[in-house]
Amino acid sequence: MMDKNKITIYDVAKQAGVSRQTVSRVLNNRPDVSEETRKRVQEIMEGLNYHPSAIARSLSRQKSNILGVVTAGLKYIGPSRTLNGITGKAEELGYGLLLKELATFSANNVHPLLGWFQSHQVDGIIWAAPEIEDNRNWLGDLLPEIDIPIIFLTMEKREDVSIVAIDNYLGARMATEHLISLGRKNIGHITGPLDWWEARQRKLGWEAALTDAGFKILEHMWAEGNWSSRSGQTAFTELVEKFPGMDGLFVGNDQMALSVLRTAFEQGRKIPDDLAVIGFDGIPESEFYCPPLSTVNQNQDELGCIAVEELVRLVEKKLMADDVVEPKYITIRPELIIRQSSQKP
Amino acid sequence: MMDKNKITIYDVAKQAGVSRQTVSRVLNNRPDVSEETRKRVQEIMEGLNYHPSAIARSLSRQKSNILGVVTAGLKYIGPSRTLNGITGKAEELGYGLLLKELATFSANNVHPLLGWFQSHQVDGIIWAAPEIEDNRNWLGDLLPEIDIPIIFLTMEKREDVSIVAIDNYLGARMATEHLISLGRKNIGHITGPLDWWEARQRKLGWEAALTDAGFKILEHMWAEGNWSSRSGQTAFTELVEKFPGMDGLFVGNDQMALSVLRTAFEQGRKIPDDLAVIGFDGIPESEFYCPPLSTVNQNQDELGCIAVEELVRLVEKKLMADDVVEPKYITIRPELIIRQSSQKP
DNA sequence: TTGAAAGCGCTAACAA
DNA sequence: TTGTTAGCGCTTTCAA
Repeated sequence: MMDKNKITIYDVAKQAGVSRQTVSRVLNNRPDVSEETRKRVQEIMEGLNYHPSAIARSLSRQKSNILGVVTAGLKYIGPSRTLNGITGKAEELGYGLLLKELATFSANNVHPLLGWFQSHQVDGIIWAAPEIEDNRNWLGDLLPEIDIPIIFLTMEKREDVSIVAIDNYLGARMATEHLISLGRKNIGHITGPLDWWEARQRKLGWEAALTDAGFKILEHMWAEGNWSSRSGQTAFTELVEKFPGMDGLFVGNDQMALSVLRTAFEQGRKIPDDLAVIGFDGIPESEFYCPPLSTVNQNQDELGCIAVEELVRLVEKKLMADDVVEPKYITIRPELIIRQSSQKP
Repeated sequence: MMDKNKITIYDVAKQAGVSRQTVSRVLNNRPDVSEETRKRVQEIMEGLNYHPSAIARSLSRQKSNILGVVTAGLKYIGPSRTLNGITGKAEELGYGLLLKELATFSANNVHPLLGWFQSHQVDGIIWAAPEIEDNRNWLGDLLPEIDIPIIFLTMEKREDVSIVAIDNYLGARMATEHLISLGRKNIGHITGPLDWWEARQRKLGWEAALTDAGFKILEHMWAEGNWSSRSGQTAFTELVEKFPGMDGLFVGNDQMALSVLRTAFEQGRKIPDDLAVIGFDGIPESEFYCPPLSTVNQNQDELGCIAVEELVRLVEKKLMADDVVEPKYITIRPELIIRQSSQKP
């Protein structure tokens, strides 16, 4: 349309025969414009195909209405389900999203990333990358430098930041207690990679449930995987060898459980009769595994939603110069889904 | 740190005893600054913890270095794998990403979305949402209004826009020809939802391969699913009923194939002996299905990468006022992965 | 109800 | 090599 020379507020003003100010008022739905003027200006905006520059507005308002999002491992289904929740809620609340995906899970380039967000004047930051090894170490150093509200997803509780987390520990307990309730006495565990906080939490939950039920935890009762189906196969093979009496198994995620089911089948182990299996995550396909997999569903969509809600609350509090922001630790309860792989005999 | 009053280029200039211009030069690594001055200015920037405002820069340069990304269905693995490719390449080329996810697959709110991107002065737009029904209808009307380079992913070829697409038709042909090469004579197909362009392409590929091999396509040889494992189950049940002689099956995606394998197993059908099965997508888990699933791998990561590369090329061409932009249709060749579900007897 | 002036933080163009 | 001037497009005073 027209020339490519951008239509600005000035062009609208000129054509409407009013000041830029008035146009600005119309733009922002201010009450102090006569209906007549407002109409005229609006029509001219339409006619000119005018699009106010969000950039200029951000600059002068010192508020961008953009949130920064840090993810990692988008190619896996978990992070993207969370992102899905984030996009939905952000849209609903009128915020745009500036997305950065970490190339690796480690924390080597956090500083420039935060700097970049700062440059772009994001109003808040959602840190949706998983906590692994020491990749939260930067918090102590860098956090004080950042004057932007941040919310973290699914990490260890700490007092200085707000966090929304799925209760992995509880989920693992629920899974294990379920196996116990089935009368299983030898319950093993295939963990995720133990440098992941989530994997450790799940392991702790498994241990706690067993301990509370009077069982002992021994080294031969678990093996470590890395979330992938392939690693699940390896870990399961290792486990059946060192824990032959195993009659129940809590697997750290559904992908690994998939190959547990297959390997068990190949070995002639009946599920659930010989071995009751439960996974973690609740991916849709798990219902169609062979046999259908019991699992602990984590609502990652909701996780993203809540994170945005809470972050926006922080952002708006900050606008009010309301500086007393108590960091919160919000927890989401996972949900047990019982299917055939852990059915009562 | 310090007061929250933002440190600006002005503060740096004052403290360094130079003009803002000089600071700006240092910022942009211009050659025309003495090494001495540059050093001093840089140190002061460090000391002040100065972060240049990307917003102000965008405003004055009239270039944001941000690309807009439109996705849909992020909770499914395909779109997020593509997004993963996009983030990686954008990072590499120095572009940020403003992300919008469509709440529905339909095209009802394209106009405001484009307006929003325009407001934010994105340098280019990647349309990564699938083509469904008539949700590309807006192109004719709205495209001329947009002065921003756009690239579309995986949609029907057209002359007026640049497109990067996985060759679904070819992939389906390859899959079907593979089944034919196994000596199968009765090859069925479970389609995706046929309002999706991709699903239609796969069906066309299946038809073409059969026709070329001298087979007739009949209505009872295929059934429609909706990508979900559940729908795969339903479609398969329907199909075995109306096409009892079926000895080969091309399934529109791996999730649906999962439940085909299971249902076949429950019905006592041997795979691949009684029925050779091949899926589409190449999701990692398919290797661990029971039996391991042959599939057509589509490299969605690469799709995202190429889209960004091509878009950036368009963006830079436009900067050069090089207006002769021939829209391209770039095609990515999928890759056949043969596993046990379609092994030679 | 409207307008004028100043400024948000930076860069481009020109001068020195 | 450095500085000056004039914007980029909008909003926030304050005044009319």
